[in-house]
Formats: sequence, C-alpha cells, structure tokens
Amino acid sequence: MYLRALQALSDRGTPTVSSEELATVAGVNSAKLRKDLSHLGSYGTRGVGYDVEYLIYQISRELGLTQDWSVAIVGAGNLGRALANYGGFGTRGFRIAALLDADAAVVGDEVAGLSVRHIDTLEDVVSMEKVSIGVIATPAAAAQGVCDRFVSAGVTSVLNFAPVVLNVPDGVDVRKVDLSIELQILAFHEQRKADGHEGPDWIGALEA
Amino acid sequence: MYLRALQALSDRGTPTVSSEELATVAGVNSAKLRKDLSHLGSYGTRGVGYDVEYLIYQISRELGLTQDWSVAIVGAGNLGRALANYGGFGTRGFRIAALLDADAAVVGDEVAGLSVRHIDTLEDVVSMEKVSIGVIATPAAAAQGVCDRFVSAGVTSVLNFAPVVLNVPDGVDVRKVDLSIELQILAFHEQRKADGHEGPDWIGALEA
DNA sequence: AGCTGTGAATTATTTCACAGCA
DNA sequence: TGCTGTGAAATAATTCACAGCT
Repeated sequence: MYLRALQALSDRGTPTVSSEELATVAGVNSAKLRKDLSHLGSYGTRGVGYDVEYLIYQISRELGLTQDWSVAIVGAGNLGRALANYGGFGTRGFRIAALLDADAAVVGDEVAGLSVRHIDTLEDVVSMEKVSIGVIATPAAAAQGVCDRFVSAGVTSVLNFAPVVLNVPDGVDVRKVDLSIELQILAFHEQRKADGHEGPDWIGALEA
Repeated sequence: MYLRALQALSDRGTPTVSSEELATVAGVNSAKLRKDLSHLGSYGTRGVGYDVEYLIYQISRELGLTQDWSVAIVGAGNLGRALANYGGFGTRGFRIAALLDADAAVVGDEVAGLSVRHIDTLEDVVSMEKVSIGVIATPAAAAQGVCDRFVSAGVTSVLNFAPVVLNVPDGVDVRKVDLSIELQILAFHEQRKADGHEGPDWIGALEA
C-alpha cells in the first residue's frame, strides 16, 4: 500500500515526503504509518521526512522485490494472455518465463513476446527457468491437475484464478483471486446508497 | 468469505453446518464466526447448527446479492474478454449488460454472447440497461476519461483494472484491482522460505 | 521549527467460557 | 447432549502526545 503510494510520488518526481503527507495519500493515520515504517528500521530524517526513493528501495527489499522472480502462466486463454500482457509485472520484479496451454491449436502463438508452449513441457520449464511462482489461468476443471504438476515440479507458490479451492501440501502457498468478490463489495455499497444509508453500523469492516 | 465457504458446502450437498465446521473451513475461530453471524440475526439452531441454504440466502441478502446488478465493461482486449467470460459473475447476481471498446476494429465482435459496442454508446447503455457498476479494462491512458464518462452518466461504482489511480467526486466508489499485488505477496512468502524463516515476526499482517 | 520514533493511553477485535435453548 | 448467542476477559491495533534529533 505504502509502496504504491510512494511509487506514485516517485513518478511525480517528489524527492521527500512527511509521514503526514504519505499517510494522507495512503489513507491512514500518520502515527500508524510511522509505527509501521519503524518496523523496517529508522529510514526517516527528523525535521525532514522520508526520502522517497530510499524508502521505495527499503520496502521493496523487505518485500523481496529487489530480486527477480520467474513466473509461469498456465492457460493461454483471454485471462492468461491478459496477464502476460499486464504491464505491472515486468516493471515490478516479475519475469514471465513461459505461457503454457494444453490446446495444441494455441501452442506456438506469440503473446507478449513469448511463444505459447505445450503444457507437457511444464516440468522442463520450471527447472530450466527456475520458476518460483505458478499462475493458474485455466478452466476450473483443469486447475487442480495443473497445481499438482506445479507442486511436484517444486513450485511452492501458486496464484489461482480458477474458481476452485486447490488442495496443496503444507509448505505450499496458494492465493486465490476471485474477481467477483470486488463486484460484490461494490454491489454492497451500491445497495447501501440506495437504502439511504440506514442499517447496521458494522459496515466499516468491509472498507479495507 | 463465509459465503464462499457455504457455497462450497452447498455444492457438496451438505444440509447443515456447525459454527466449528464452518469456522475451520473459513479459517477462523468458531466464536468469531458466531459473533459475526449474530450481527445478521439469529439464524442458527442450538444443538444443531446453521442451515446452509438459509444462511447463504441471509448473507446474500445482506450483501445485496439477491437483486441483479447490471455491469458494463469498457475495453474489449484480453482482460475485458476474460472478464466477460468469467463464469463467476452470471451465477452470482451480476449481469454483463454490455462490452464497449473504442477500437472500431473490434466493435461487433461476439464475446460471451454479447456484441461489442462502440464506446460512444456508453451513456445510452448506462441509461437503457440501468448499469450500476462500471468496469474499466482499458489501457492506463484511457482509464480516467472512461471513468469520467461513467460518472457523468450516473454510475456511482467503478471497478478499475487499469494501473492508474482514478479521481472521482465524493459519493462514487472506486475499487482498484492490482494483479501484481498478489504476486508481491507470494514473492514475499517465497523469500521468507528461502531465508529459512528468520527475520521479523510481524509477518502475520500480510496473511489476510 | 519541523519532523521522526515510540512509550502510554485508548479503542477495537478476538477469544474464552458458559447460560440457555432444541 | 450439543449446539448457538453473548457477556466478560484477553489480546491486538490504533492513536495520542511528546522526547529528542536535524
């Protein structure tokens, strides 16, 4: 969160920022921001604030973004292609090592400078390219199988876009992206607007 | 979260569930689950548990998912098409009312049973189809312009996939989906595994 | 003077533990 | 007996407020 706010400031050429300013941009209290940042170390200067570039570097380092991570995407449908073309990855320390698909008809297609490879090469790709994160952008039915292959090939982090819950052994991290959740949150707010804002007062919980 | 867990139980045909079971599936403490559900009302039965279907209905109603919401997607690139084809929407109370694009070359394409319409019809689409949520799946440069048009057409909820921060007037909700955030979280865990789990102990904060 | 870093105070969340109902 | 619903207790997160550095 702070990193994104800082990157926006950096793009704008801002050299330093106070906890007050950065907190406002990030939408939190300035004392909380200072306490959070203090966990990383003392990177601010009293009377001045934080050096934007230096703080970006420190947060990036803490988050493990100063090294490059290789990512393999399985599923070269619209979602897989959208992900491969997604600008945010390349510039944020992620390298798309390969785009794989089970359908022979799309194998060989050029997407984002990559040639789509057949799913049978998954194990080769993982070991050759030292893939540490596997992205599953397949139909629901294929997801668990792909996940199992990732895991046995040694991948321990999986990002799942398929609408199924994946079973994995201990030590493997799975994150599930459910695109309808965001719509549900918007619909909830939309309903509240229509209701004229009456109703229970525990809604703050959803703001995050 | 509870809704998704309940839907999984429902798919499996489970008729009732105890707070203990549902809490385990959802990954929380059972007392917390009971307290959360008690905010909606007393829908459980002592000695038995919760009726899965009834609880799904009650939560859905509270979240505003029992009415149908019309959604317009702008941007018929890979991401827009992936969203239009995303199974989760139709079955969860969201109707894709239209898919719009500025490029005349894609206008008229058939995607997920819809014909891609030209961006100039945005205002017509919003009023004719009573669109309450606008989805922006355009390149970054076009996003703010599309957002402005949504807002002046009366849309008060926007889901933004473009990697820019949108400016909107008060009363308009924007949610930004940043696909690289999920990778960053995985990379962070991946780094910790590689480090042999030493390091600061405030990492729990990222688990959510 | 202007800001950070941080103990102390406050506020919120989570969990315990059990009364009471089916 | 087996569970929910919920006060009370414990724990955690946030904010205040200010000492101390530049």
